[in-house]
Amino acid sequence: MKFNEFNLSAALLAEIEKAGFVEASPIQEQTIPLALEGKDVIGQAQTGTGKTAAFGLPTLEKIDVDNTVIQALVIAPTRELAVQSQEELFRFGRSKGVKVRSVYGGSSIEKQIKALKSGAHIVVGTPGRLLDLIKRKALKLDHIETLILDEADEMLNMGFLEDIEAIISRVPETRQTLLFSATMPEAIKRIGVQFMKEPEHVKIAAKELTTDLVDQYYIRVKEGEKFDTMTRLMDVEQPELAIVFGRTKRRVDELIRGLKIRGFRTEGIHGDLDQNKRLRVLRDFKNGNLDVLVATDVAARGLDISGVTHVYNYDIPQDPESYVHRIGRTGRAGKTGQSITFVSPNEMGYLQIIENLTKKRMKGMKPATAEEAFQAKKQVALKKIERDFEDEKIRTNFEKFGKDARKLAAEFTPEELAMYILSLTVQDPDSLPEVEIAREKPLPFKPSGGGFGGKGKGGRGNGRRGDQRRDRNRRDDREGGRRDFKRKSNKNSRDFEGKGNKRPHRTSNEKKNGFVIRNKGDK
DNA sequence: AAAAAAT
Repeated sequence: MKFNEFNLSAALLAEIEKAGFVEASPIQEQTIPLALEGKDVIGQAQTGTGKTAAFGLPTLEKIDVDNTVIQALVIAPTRELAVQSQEELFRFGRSKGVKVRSVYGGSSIEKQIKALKSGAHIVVGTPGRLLDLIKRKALKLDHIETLILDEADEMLNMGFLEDIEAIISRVPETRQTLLFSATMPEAIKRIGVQFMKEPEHVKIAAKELTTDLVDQYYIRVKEGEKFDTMTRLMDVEQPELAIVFGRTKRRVDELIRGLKIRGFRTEGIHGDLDQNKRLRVLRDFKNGNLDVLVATDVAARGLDISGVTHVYNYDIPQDPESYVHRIGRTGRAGKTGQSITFVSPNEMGYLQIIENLTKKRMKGMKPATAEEAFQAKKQVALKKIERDFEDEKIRTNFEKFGKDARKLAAEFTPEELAMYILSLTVQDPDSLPEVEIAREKPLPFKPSGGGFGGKGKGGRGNGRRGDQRRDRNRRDDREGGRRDFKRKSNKNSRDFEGKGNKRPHRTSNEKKNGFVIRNKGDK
């Protein structure tokens, strides 16, 4: 079904078209007509299926812009999600002139109060700040006609039930209520019974929790080797946009530091960072000013960042649900993605638990060697330099290195210049700066039970399947994971995890990079 | 045992 087949006004359709939306997603197709009729709807669908538009468009349709009172309220679990929904609602409602404000903790409440006073039709907020504003009488809910609970299961997990009940009790009962949730635990059903009127339950068959658009891999690696393993892989795969998930806030800080040392453009998001920083980082990541976003599970759910090609689970998520959400940050909007989960030997039971939930096997991936990573980086640098030559940017690059560009350009051929720059920009694996990542407490041992494999039969952690695993780790399993820089010969293919992959020691810079810089006259 | 969310 197409968007223009819905009974939506021209102003909204214009913005939908501008955004390039044509075909409605299943959840949109089912929810929008019901919501437009004024029915209460419980929408159950996995993230990334277009839930915001599903509740947003009917809500925007109903707004009377000439009446500057708050007519719709959206409650969201995290601050970033609140901002994201606000932006999307604003975008679609722009031509119509709908004012959408977001309110959340961690940033100036006065500013938010001022913004509300300057007029709002729709308010999107996180529970704590909404309640705060209500208590201060800065948020009037008595003209609310549509109430939306986004990611309801997540809000309940976070212990927001009481807050949500308190907020709902301030909203007129004549309202329409829309509730969205990826799962339908009892507590959510109770909310449906308690706070909604004969809700229509729209369930998008979540046969699969994860999409086949995401290639799921795991790498078995010792804790102490995780960081190098990951950065090597990143060097080899050259992700356009990657998210690295860590288990704790401290861990995220460590990873940011380490990745910066290794030359990645990276920043992070977690709950201890101030909110402006969090939003700035997210914006920079969306704009492409950062290549790698490091985050705790605060960023696991719902964030819609287009173009994320890789999700690295530096730490295996302890909550299997969280795995599903994390890897859902890629493989969005029809694009493919890849996820790599690093698993230490004593965590293999968790891998099993996750696979039991997703009903999918992760493919084993062989770690890249330092040499492969180095070669890959070299290729990339070379390409960049070739491009720079074409763009005549090479001169500026030289100046950055404090060289007399004109003089050098006169002395060297373009190819030689490229190689020279290469030796300055690509670091030999032997000379990579050491990075120490502080150890985290190991995850609590998860016993088998409740139908989960744990370390029991079928688990991959018990070593019985070692030979099979080795097979699975062979190159065929890695298709798509690597680009053109696959090793050329097979003779070392069993070297991973073992000795024998040490590069021979080299001394001079030129030799290290496999290039020798010569003057034009030489031969 | 961790993270998120009001100050």
